[in-house]
Amino acid sequence: MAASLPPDTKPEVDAIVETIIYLYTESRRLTKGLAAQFGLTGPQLTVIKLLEELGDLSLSSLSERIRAQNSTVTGIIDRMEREGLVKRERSTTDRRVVYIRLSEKGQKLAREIQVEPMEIFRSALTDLSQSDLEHLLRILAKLQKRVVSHVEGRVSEAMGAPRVGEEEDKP
Amino acid sequence: MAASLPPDTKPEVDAIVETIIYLYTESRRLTKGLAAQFGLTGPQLTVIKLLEELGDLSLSSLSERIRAQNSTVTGIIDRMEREGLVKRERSTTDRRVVYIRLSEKGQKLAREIQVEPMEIFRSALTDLSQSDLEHLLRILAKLQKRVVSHVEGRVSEAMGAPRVGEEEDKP
DNA sequence: TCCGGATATTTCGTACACGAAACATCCGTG
DNA sequence: CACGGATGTTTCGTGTACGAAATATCCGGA
Repeated sequence: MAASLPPDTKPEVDAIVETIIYLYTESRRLTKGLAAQFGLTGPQLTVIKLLEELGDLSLSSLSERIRAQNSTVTGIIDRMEREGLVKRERSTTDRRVVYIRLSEKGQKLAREIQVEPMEIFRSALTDLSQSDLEHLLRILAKLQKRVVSHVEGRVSEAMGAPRVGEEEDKP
Repeated sequence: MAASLPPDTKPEVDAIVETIIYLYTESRRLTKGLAAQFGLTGPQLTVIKLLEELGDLSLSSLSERIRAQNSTVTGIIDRMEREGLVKRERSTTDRRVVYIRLSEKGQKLAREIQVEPMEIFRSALTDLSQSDLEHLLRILAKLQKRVVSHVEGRVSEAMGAPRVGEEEDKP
């Protein structure tokens, strides 16, 4: 069972967790609001800008990009297709894969919306000093590494296949 | 309309956004996995630990705590009540409010689960050096302040009530 | 006291979001 | 060629998540 972590948490830790949650949820909220001005939802805006930038994508690569399950993206594309924003095109070389392509309407909308998803987040970040940026990235990377190794530990444990030599991150 | 941000984004910015998204989604995923071991969902686990810590809460204060809309929490509580984890109790002093109370079963479960939500996140954070912690918090706070003022600007703009002296964030 | 605005909760409709199972297709090996 | 495992997509069931409207109750004046 997961070790019980005594609640002697440093105040900074709570504040940091709070802040990260705030930043993340606020970015999503803002993207959503922006999208709504064009009759879109948040994920739909993300998909449109992604397709505009990268061209046609298979459903799986789309799900990878937006970090969602295939089944989730199927639904998003269903609704976008219903609205005439995208079209599904079966690949001729591999008839399992489906390419998602912007329709005329979708392309027009994409050009109209001059904003990246997570834009506010990004623009706030670019205002930081270079040294702050680098410092922030360094610390976050350290944090991520810790979480990743924690996760991998859990996974292998759950699978009964303890892997060795997986790079421990000792400070 | 939102200013069009040219895509000359610094590489650090992308990496930071990526990392924060990773940390947030991973924490949620882990909470969810942990909850599943006890037949709960992520939000349900959060609610149970919250009620254990704070005692009975009205539905609104519960929604504030977990940063969700009342209508969302209504659904969560509906399902938890169906499972016999919590009970609804109408307040006698103000008959509009409903208090949510852990049942016997809910209390037992809460004691059984020795982990805070977002625990992995927190434990990774507590491993950072104190100076890293402080630095991280300082930078994130700066970031949050920028986003907050941006949001407030948007809101007043949308409401046709342009407020002045609200700190414009021009680079 | 009576009423209109404020506050607390629920209902309703829509859109994610996920995992498991179904389904179709591909591909390597015998 | 056949077939069994791998891969890509969809279907299905459940659980958030939100905003707008409905409902119930409270409260401060006229």
